[in-house]
Amino acid sequence: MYDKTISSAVIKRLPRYYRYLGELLENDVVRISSKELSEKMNVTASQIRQDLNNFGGFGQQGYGYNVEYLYTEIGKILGLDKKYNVIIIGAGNLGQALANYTDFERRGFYICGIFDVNPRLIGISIRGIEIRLIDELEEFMKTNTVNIAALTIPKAKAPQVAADLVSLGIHAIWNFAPTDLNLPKDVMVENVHLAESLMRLSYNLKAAEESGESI
Amino acid sequence: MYDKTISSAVIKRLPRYYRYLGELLENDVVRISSKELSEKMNVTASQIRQDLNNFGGFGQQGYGYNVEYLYTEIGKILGLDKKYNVIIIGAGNLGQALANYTDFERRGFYICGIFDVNPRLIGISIRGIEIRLIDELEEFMKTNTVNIAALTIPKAKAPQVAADLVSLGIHAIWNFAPTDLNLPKDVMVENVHLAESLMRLSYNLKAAEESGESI
DNA sequence: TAGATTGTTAATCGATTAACAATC
DNA sequence: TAGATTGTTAATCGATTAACAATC
Repeated sequence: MYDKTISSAVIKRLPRYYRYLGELLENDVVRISSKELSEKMNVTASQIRQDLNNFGGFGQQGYGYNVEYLYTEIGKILGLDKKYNVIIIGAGNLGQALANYTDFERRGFYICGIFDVNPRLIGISIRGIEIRLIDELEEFMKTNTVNIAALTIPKAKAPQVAADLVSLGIHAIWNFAPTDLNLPKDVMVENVHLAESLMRLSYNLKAAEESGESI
Repeated sequence: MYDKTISSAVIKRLPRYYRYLGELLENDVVRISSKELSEKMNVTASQIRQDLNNFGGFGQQGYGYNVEYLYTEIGKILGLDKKYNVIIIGAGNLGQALANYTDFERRGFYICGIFDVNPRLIGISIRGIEIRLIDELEEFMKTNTVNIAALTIPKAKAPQVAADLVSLGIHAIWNFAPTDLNLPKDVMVENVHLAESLMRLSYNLKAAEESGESI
């Protein structure tokens, strides 16, 4: 099947469409036009139509979009019609917080393993999932299907652990370590760099204060 | 002082420059050219020079950039030469994980308060910071300087709590709740939408699998 | 000085917005 | 049918890359 590559600008917006449509669905809204949605979301109607038409024609002239249908279709585009087994590497505060976050399951992401180097954490269970020693990872990967690995370990260890995961067959890494991972191009990496996010906030806070002063 | 507005594309890249320069500094690298840096970071040298020149000329022809100087200057641009007092609203797993994350202090972000609605959490201390009942927030805000509020509460409560924070004088919100906050434009909001990040990963995983099949 | 590399202008590329014919 | 709204092409805008004169 031929897929023209979709720009990452479009991909970044898809989950937000999905969220708004989910809320409309909860509120029993049956149909919505690109114009109405654009007003709710603070984007242009043109952009919504352009974005959607990268994937097909989901609307109907004169009517708009059926909310439930569009929600389902965007879900499929995002791969949310599948189940994913997720392991968490690093059972520190953040790793445990992710493991405790039940909302991911609603979207099809199931935590099936948590690993750490610290022997003291071994045996502790989070929502029924026992923390295992990292040494058991290889054996675990052989006997379980794992689709995604969340990396919540210190920066210094991240590149090596990521490379190990790839050699064990992982193709998707959700990286919380504050470093870039250079992996083969068939391995997808999604970064969550909290420190960088906080720096953008402080930049904007500072910039807003300065522009406020000058006027 | 007149500041032309810097595009958000540039702002997004600044923390990454800062990170790479910090690493160079740790490795005692004294100078670097835009070309060398571009190779390390996988961006064009042109983009680096364009980005930096939004803020001033930090380099020297024929020499390149002094690593320590550029690191410091980007830090200033990002507002990292200041100290920020941060409160965390929501002492669940994620809120506690943020409170435990000591690395933020290194950049000047100090957690000074943690609040929750759950009375059972009251009195628990995280790194010496006691969790307080949300009812105490107003009084706390009157007697303390707070620059940033991290919002780690459920989606349903986020808009109201955010509005309350703004009325108490907060101008910067680090929003982890999976919802958009519509606040006055002098209030800066930086979103961290983990579920959306995970959806982008599953999109890319799926897209990579499909393109792999077709070839 | 000669070589290197910046700062900056110009060219290109891609993404967003506008417009409108198609059509439900 | 008439009105509404899509899907899609064309126009605009902004961001990225290339080129090069300035200069250390």
